[in-house]
Amino acid sequence: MTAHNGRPEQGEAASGEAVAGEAAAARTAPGEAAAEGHGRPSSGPAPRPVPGAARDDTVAGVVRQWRTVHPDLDTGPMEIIGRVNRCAALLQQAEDAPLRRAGLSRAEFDLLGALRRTGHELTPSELARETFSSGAAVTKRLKQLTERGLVERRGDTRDRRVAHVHLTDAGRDLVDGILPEQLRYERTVLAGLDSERQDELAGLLCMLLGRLEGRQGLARPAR
Amino acid sequence: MTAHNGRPEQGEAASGEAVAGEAAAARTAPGEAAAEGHGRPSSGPAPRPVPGAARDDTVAGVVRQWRTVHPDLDTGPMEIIGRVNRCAALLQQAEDAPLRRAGLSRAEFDLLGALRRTGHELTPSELARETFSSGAAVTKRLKQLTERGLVERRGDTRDRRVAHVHLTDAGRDLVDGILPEQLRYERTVLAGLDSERQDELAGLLCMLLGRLEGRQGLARPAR
DNA sequence: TCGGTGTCCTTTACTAGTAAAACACCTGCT
DNA sequence: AGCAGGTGTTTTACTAGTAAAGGACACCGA
Repeated sequence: MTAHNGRPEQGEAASGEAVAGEAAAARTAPGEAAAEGHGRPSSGPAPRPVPGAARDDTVAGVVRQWRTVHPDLDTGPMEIIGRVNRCAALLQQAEDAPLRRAGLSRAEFDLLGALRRTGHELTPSELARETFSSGAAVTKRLKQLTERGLVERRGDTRDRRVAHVHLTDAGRDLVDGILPEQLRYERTVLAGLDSERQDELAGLLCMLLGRLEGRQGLARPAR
Repeated sequence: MTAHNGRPEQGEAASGEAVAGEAAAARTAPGEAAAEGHGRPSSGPAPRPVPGAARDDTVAGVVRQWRTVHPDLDTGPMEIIGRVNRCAALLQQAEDAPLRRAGLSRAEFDLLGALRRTGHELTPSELARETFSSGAAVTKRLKQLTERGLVERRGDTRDRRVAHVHLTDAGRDLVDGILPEQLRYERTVLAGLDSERQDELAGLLCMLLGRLEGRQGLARPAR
């Protein structure tokens, strides 16, 4: 809402991620830059994503720092998890720009998108599931989106606890209008990787995500 | 802070991500599950991360839905960006568990971690940079961490606007105590991928992150 | 030396999310 | 029928972040 100019804006990243601790924070901020001196040269054009060589990113710097302090620890996981988190943070920050131009937050777009792609009405709890957010959050968003005329709700005739939400024509048009723009932008972002590598990356992420989503298996960490 | 029981808690993901719109939200929530019917079987054990084949994750389902509704759009970017976001959300949710056991939020740990890995004092603004958060957020966190005796501050003698923050012994011990546990947990999470694939993934993410961090280059989306 | 300008940090006002309690309603059991 | 218990949704109270304004201070140039 504030920085809808799309520019990363230097140090005010909305949500950091991070390698600071090395895990990853999708919502807050990590700390991973300042690896070398402390604080990048700032003027240097930053290593180019030379197709082929994996260049030096902020995560690499952070990992280096940790290795110096704790040479005995295997910092391997940071290289993946830190990067996933950092990528997510930057993507979010940058990606939201096209949405904001349309006056939507990502969360709102996700909700509308869920309705659009399923093609049918959804109840608030289904939306919460689809959208990976709490029911309370869905309630709030629905309120706003309804006021803006993008969705409508009707009560279930059988079970009066239940509501059914559907897109209005305006809502559908909005989603359909934004989506191609979003995809176009995303292609730009991914352009640093050739299409073969993109497939590779998608496949690997799919495996990782599969593991993460396999509810059990990760629930209880080290413990 | 609230759910320090570590259990992912089903549908109350802290920050969703997502493929709903397809971009990715590190802070809110997306919508990508419910691809097939709508809403996963819920009882089904969810596809196992069979080592080798890229299984079917929630993102794949969402992408399928979009392709059905908009067969003309190239949904390729979603396969990567959606997964990055979703992974970040799940990692965060799960990973925070070990931290919470220690009574820290990720943001707090990131801050402490930045101090620990750089090995020297940092000013609040340096911490903000390291941590990818706003100065105001750092101020708040420092206040809390100081009260808890994990960090201390001293004023700069030359420039009285500046403060220097350093870890107390307790702070350092806390970080050093948590870090190995975090890494151990992360290795568990990544165990689904053999080490060769992990290297591959780290390399690809590094390229992507490089592109994202190369400030210019992505600033102006499609536009 | 003194004012303008910029920097560092904090404060203020506000937003968007969560967890848990509260509601309203269904459903199955007795 | 009537109630116990469960489910779908909303409400409440609160948290943690942001942006922007504010205060203190340094530094430069006249």
